[in-house]
Amino acid sequence: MSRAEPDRGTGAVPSRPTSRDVAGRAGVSQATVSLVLRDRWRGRVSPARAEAVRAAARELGYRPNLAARTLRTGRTRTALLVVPALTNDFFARVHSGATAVAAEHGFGVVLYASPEGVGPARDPFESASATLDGVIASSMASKALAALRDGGLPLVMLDSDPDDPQAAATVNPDIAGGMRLVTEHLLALGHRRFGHLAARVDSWTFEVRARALRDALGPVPGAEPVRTERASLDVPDGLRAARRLLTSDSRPTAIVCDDDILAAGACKAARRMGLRVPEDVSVTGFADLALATALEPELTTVRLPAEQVGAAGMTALLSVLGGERPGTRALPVELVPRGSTGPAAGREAGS
Amino acid sequence: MSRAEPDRGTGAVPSRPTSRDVAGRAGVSQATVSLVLRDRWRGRVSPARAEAVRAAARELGYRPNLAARTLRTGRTRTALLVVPALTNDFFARVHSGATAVAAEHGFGVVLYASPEGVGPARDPFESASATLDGVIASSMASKALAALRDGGLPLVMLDSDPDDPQAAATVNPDIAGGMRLVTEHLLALGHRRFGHLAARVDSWTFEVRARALRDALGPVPGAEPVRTERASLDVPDGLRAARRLLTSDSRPTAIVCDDDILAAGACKAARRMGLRVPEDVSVTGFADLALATALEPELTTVRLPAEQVGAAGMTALLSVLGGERPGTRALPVELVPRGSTGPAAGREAGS
DNA sequence: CTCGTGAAGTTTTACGTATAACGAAGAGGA
DNA sequence: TCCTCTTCGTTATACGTAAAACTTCACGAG
Repeated sequence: MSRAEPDRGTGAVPSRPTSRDVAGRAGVSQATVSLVLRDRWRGRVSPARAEAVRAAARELGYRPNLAARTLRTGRTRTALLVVPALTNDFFARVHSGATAVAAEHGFGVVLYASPEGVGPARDPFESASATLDGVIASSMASKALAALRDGGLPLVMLDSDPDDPQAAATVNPDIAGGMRLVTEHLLALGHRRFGHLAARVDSWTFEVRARALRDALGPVPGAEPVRTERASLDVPDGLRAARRLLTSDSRPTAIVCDDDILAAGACKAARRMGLRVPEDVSVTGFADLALATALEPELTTVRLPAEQVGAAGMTALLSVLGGERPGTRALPVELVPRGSTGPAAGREAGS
Repeated sequence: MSRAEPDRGTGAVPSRPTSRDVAGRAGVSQATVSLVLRDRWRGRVSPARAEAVRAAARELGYRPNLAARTLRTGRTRTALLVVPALTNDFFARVHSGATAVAAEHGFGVVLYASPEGVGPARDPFESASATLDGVIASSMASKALAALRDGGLPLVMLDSDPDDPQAAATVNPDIAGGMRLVTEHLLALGHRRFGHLAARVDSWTFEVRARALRDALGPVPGAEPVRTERASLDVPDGLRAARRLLTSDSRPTAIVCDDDILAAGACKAARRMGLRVPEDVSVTGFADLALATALEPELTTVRLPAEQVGAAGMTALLSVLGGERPGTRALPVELVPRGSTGPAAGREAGS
């Protein structure tokens, strides 16, 4: 009956249709298909033909070959998102926000989570294993930043110094404002002796936190100088640093932490030392991670709009790619008062 | 002096060198460059020439154009990793493991985190905005699974039914064994009245947990039937379900949870009801998330080798792409005894 | 001396798209 | 009538790589 047929049509593999297949079905040339499907047809193709092309594409289930498009245009429609670690769910949410915006514009996101161990294990660009149009990077991914700066790609920085000359744009949640809200909240509760559990991470965002805390406390009568301890961003180290704060001669009545993770360590330290939170010591976090409501008591913290940070970062990158200069975008934050803060214990004893 | 020079060489833009540029510098043809740089030159190019090509590539900083390669070969060297949500840091670690293995083989990973809200917001393939060679999917990403099955791509399932005919391979941590370890640990502490805080997620892995718990308890003399409550995988719902368990007439002395997140909810519920953990009730988790050591007391749990799961998944996918049939890969788990479990309180009262 | 064989290359082509360059046909003005 | 615009297309080409098909040469067997 039927011999081996090497020709197309009856062929074996139902391989993906190309723009030429669509052209054949619609009775036009491949060039016309390209024009119509990318919406560049106004004034160049009659509406009837355009509709016929779209119909043919729909019927065949045509999807443009991204590799061919990229080869032709030199644009990949792909952005690299660089974060310190995904295990911090703040960055998981940043990724989510960035991905959503990207998808709306036909962009993809590849993720580089900088290995926390020693040294930059891999080159961010190499490991992306994709050609890139631009980069969005958190200032906390310090390990990878150097490599990104001379990458020659448009760079959007998240939560970073707005005056960074390398960044084509910056997206910043209002960190200073958040720290001010926390401090005022604690001051209103009567606290005057503060400990600052700071992140030992070389990033602009943590410098801002420290400065904002000092500034908010400066003009307050009766406020004692802040005592600071540093810890890397994990619970055990936060616990150790908090213990140092709590065993000092004049124990603070409130510990302001640079991150919810450190606050979790502080709560643990307090409880292990037989101190109750918030009766004996108040603790505040920063970021409003999932962790904040898993603890008992729940953490009073500052909610950073993670998804919005990611979304705004991607939006900024897209406009940079479009030739604009979006500058700095500030995002509002919010105080979330919960169970880990209460009236100052030392109030009666203090004065 | 110098007029506008449109020709290449003196040209303005220092665009990326191509294999042709390398060929020119090494004094060979482009085809030879391709052969040498992909290590297909043995017996086709003399060692001296091969070395010259490599030197030229190095000097020019040549990097192959992935789009062109993909267009030519039809392979993208890109895999899609589908997970339910990255905010669960188990999957962040899976991603990390998968990415590491992928990078070793020049592969990239794009991530699809299924939106937790109602309905599958985006098509996984569409939103990947990349052509794919294969898919690795967690069985917990139920929303996205249907779309993946008829995608016609090689599929590796994580923590899923080994007999699934659609999956070209499966990678399974020893869930049943882990549940057995937990149960034996609690039995050794004298517990006989168990509550099971189960995940309300339609996934094979949770069926296995339930079955393993029943099986481990079945032959034990004096063990009462397990009482089960279900909750979606978040702390508040875990808290509610745990409260139902704890307010029942014959309160369990141990609550076995399907996940650390639920265990966090259980601890919170216990504390709010004035019960101490572990003195009044023991609680166990599953997975060993970062959360497990953030709580006080720390969670006794089963450590799932998240990075290994991701790495093995990628390894399996690579061998599927290489034409093999890797079948099912089992990974060992480990009991991590910590502070949330202790001797049964009802021991004296019970018998 | 001829022929086959293997090594060491080169030439050529195709992948699917975007876009510059090029018609053709009709309208309207001089 | 001829010439110039528009409108609506088509044709042809380039992007950078991989790989099949081809060339050239040297060497050894018959």
